[in-house]
Amino acid sequence: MAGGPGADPALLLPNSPCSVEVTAMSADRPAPVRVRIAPSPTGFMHVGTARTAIFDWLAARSTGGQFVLRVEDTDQKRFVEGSIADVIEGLHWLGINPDEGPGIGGSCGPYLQSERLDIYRQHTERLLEAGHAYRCFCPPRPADAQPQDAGGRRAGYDRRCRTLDPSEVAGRLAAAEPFVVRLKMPLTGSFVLQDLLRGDIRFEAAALEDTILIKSDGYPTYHFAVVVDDHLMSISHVMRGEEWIPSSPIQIQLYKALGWPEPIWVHLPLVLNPPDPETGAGRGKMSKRFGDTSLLEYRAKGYLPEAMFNYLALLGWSFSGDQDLFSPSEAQQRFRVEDIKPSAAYWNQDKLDWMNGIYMRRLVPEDLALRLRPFFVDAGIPATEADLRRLVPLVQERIGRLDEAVPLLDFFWSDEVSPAVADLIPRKMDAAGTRALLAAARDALAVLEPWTGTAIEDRLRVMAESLGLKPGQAFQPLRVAVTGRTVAPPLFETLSHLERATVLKRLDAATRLLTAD
RNA sequence: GCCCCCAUCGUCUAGGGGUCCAGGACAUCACCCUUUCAAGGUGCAGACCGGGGUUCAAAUCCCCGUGGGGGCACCA
Repeated sequence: MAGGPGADPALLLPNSPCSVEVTAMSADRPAPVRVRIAPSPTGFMHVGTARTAIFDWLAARSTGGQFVLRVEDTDQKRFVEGSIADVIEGLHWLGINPDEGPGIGGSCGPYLQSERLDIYRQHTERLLEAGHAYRCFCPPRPADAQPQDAGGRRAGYDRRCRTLDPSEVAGRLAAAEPFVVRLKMPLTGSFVLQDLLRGDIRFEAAALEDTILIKSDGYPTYHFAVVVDDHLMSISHVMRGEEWIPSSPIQIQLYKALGWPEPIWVHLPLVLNPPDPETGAGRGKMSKRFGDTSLLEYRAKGYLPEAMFNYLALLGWSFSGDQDLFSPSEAQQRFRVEDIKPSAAYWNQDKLDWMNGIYMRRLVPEDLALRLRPFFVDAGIPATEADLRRLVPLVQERIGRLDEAVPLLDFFWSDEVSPAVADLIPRKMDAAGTRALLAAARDALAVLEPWTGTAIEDRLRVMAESLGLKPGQAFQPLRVAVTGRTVAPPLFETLSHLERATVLKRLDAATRLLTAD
């Protein structure tokens, strides 16, 4: 952090939000929305997080607001190296770069919560002094050892330290006893969460616990850090998954205790695993068990960021009644936070695949070639950009993902192919007949000029007719002989992109295979 | 167990009291095209969870039920 002592305004004025420049786009547009995506660095970026980020970005961009990245790294034990980079890269891949964040800068930093410990400490002091929070010396209750009553119900913390005598607290503090700081929740009354998408949600205070604000290691819990930071960072809309609804009263109480205005709450619908195809039953939040959940895993599997953005944006929002395909800038034009649907959505892999295919077919061949190359390199195939540019037309409309081009084209770089004899011989034909066909094709192609797709087609069709063979019968053996596969790009163009010598060589090899039989 | 959220075709959704015997998209199925595989074209089928209200009128508003989901840690 640059600057001399006291240079950080957030430290000087820990109670005031940082000043951000906010300019409405125009009078008839909604006020600028300032949002943050707040992932915890405990693994790879989840597609659900990506979807939230897209909504954030759309909300900010459509109103002239800002999109902030803040890393919630308050659990030292769960920190996973590389996960922050994964998030930043994921956002970049989708084309939704944050305006502020770690490594990006901004006037409301630091953007790593682990670097904001002093700030949390100061606000903890305020709460303690005002009697809104208290120190608790009770031993921790691990998640797997929750006390339960006879009915199997969980018993919450009994608040025994809430009424500790000040002198006792001083004594135990002096004895260096470990402690946590807990929030004093009201014992009666109720809370109302005003959610932009769901209306008012009421909670009875009696059912709520005195949540921990500061852990015994001195780090804040999510509930505390999120409130402090959202306020100090001038976040206008807290957009997050609906799994946070039940714990919202804690944060509402915190806003009250700290004397701060609440942000606008927006609880987004969850992304769910696809339902069981047999029973139709739901299977919970999107998880690794039923498909990839890591955003960048989709990149690795050959999905296009354009498709991913489009698909994800459609999970809980719709562009219009009759249009599913749109660009990020088109989405910006129409996006309104309050149009997000509150109900959870099942992941629809088929639709993503379809959409990816659409976006791939829309690319200009040069662009597709560019994107294809890494997949060939990864497969150990020395395909050049020029190679791919030439071959792309053969595969562009028959692949759904970038990686699918590799098995469709790899024979172009093979010395020889190894077809299966059974694949070589078409239905209603025998080995002898197939040999005759291969020989006829060889003779025809050996002297053909020019070596072009249409010339090859014309010649081979004449050949097929003279042998009395249907196209399917005549061409499939040639395809298998030359490509080694039963599924391949269209035959004539494929042949024209191979050296004539290579074609003849492979026809000969196939003939030998049939003879040896 | 307690608390909370949600509810239109299998899925994503449009629709916000009459214009809806509910529109679009994916998937499915059929047909067309066709040298394999695709892509493309055409078409069929397919939904307002149930029950009560409110209203002249309800997919749209209210209540209950049911179903699905989420939460109940010194994790976020």
